Amino acid sequence: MSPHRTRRRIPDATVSRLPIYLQILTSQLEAGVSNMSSEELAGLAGVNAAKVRKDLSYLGSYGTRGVGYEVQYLVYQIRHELGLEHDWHVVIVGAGNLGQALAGYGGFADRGYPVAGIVDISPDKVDTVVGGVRVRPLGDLQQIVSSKNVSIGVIATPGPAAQEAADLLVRAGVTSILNFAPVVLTVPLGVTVRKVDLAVELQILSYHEQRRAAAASGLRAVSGEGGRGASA
Amino acid sequence: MSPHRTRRRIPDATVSRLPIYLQILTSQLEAGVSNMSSEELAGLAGVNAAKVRKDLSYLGSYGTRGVGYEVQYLVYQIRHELGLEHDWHVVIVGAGNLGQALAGYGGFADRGYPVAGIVDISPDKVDTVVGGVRVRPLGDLQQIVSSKNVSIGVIATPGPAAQEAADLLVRAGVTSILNFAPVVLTVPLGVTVRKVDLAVELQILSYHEQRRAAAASGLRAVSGEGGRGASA
DNA sequence: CAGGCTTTGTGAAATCTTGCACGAGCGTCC
DNA sequence: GGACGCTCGTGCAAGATTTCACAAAGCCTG
Repeated sequence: MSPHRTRRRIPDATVSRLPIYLQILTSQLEAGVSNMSSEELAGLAGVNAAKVRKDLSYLGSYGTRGVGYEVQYLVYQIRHELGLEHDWHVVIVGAGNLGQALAGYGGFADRGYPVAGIVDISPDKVDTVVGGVRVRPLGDLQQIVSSKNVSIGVIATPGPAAQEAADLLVRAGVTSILNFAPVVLTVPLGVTVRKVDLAVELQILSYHEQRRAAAASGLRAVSGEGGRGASA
Repeated sequence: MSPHRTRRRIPDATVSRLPIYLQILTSQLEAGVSNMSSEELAGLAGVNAAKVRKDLSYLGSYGTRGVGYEVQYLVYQIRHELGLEHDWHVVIVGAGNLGQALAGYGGFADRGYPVAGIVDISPDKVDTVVGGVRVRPLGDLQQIVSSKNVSIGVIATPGPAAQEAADLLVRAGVTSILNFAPVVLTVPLGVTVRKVDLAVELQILSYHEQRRAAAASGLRAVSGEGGRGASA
């Protein structure tokens, strides 16, 4: 049995906040902060302090009453929980504008997600080099996944090609997919998909803008904010 | 008074799904489909049919019992509700790897968000051209925002510069921000911020991977999936 | 070592979201 | 024109998430 067996199931909402806490804690650690209260952490994360405490309590009781949390230890615990103790290689499908940016974007490798490979269907793209990685033909996908033990795939193809890309990734053995294409993917049970769609994000913003505009013209403004704005 | 006054307040969860429905409906429309039931739409969106109906009911009663929804009209209504009847110019702050990719990524303008300008603090970047747009100095921000009536700003700076970028955007009059930097922004009330953080997405995926691995080694697998996988 | 101050951890209430179940409306076919 | 079949719209219950509120616990001071 592994040392810390995954405890109770952590709620999805909490899982999606842990990376935020981790990022804040890490930067505070670098700034020399060794201890933080739930209140401080909450302030920086833009959430309620009780929520922070409850979230952290799912990891176990790692705080000290009257004092707060030891930043370093908390970082360790969150990293452990998120499975960040080792790197996760990712493979990118699609070497267009977006794929190239992702491969070239240092943020991937820096944060523990080195690019194991990038593949593209077009012969024009194959063998060009982006972000220090050579683009390889689609057929190499299986081999990349197997040899580097890749479990995360990133889809950066145009929409129409995305489902096919997903099928290939799944067949190659990938069990988590980050999808940038503006389509909803169908995958077998047991495969996790997360979708990032820039247009969706912008549309949500314009909804709020539109609403503000409507409110300004006659209707009294509803001051409570739907988005995630933190007050100054 | 505008023709269709914004009705009741639409729940956040629904707002975040409307763009998905819109995308599906649009593509179905192009494929020649003129009518859809909530069941069909739900299937393509990977959600429950009742949820689709409830979501759509916030827009008003635009379905026909026994028949379904007229795709074209629904597209119109959703676009209206999201404020997509006119383009929203966006301004990008930061012309690094990510900023360039965003500017070059056709997906912006295509979907109704033309890039009004891109600014960068570094003189090296200024006057280079990315995605058909010339990079301009930070000082031009105010003028870009005013002249094109921009209300959405995109932050594509490194983390440490993001808060400053946000302050500048707010001061220039922007009221919605899409933040790609891995930091939590502090903005005045009334400004909406959405954050897109690739590392966060990947970390959520690795949490699931890590959990799968833990489950595989001894514990019986919990087959219910935390992510957003749709069954095949 | 007792008292006071601080901050955690967590029940319980409040709120938001989802899913079910079913009445009501619409079109179609005798 | 009535019966039938389909699908919407929605009240309501179940579930998830957030927030409150407070007892338990640790540290510090005198």
